[in-house]
Amino acid sequence: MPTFPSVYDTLYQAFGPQNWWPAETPFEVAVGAVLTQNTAWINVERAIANLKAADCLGPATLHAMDPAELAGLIRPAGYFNIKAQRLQALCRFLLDEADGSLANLTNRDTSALRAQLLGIKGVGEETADSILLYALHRRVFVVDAYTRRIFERLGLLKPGLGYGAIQAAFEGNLPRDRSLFNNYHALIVALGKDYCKPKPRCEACPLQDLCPSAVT
DNA sequence: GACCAGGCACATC
DNA sequence: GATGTGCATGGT
Repeated sequence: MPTFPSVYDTLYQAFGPQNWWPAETPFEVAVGAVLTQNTAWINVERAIANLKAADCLGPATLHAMDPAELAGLIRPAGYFNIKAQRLQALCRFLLDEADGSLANLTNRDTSALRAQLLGIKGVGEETADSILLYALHRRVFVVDAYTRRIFERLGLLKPGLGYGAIQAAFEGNLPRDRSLFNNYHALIVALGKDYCKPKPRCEACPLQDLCPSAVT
């Protein structure tokens, strides 16, 4: 029977440390968190490369841009009109609440900060928690579609649980270690991308022995 | 050509 | 509170 810690150990053995989030600055983490909503990361990389090439990957610049121009730059990430609005809403929050820098949020309480992030239109639970964990180094577990799918198949999560219940299951069954949370979510994505898809590819999956639904 | 990708807001029941 | 829909590009 797998456990939350044993699955982590197995994934770590298979994939090694992931060193997430793939970004150069905390602001780039937050931008990536919005752009990757329901979108493959490779396309987010293209969008961020466009923003860098246009020299506008900063809160003030991004916020001041014409929305249509911003949408054009982030076009490869999909949902570009919606995401342009969401990025500008995020930038407005940072400019209003943090003088444009995530670094100015370091002394705020995590749960209060989470509530503030959720107040931004376009920032839901996963996006907020990604920013909290990977940009602000808070000990919160990030839950995504892979997390739900993989751990339901493993029998560690009952089908149909909400975000908060899944998050509580992880946080309650793991050591309270921020770097563990950081790596675990990244390892889940690594597994989900290559193996635990909607149509699973179980042949070379490292969770073979732990997974009751492995196709053998 | 169908399916999928590191969601979210909003409408409706 | 649960469920359905629009948003959109690019890879497999």
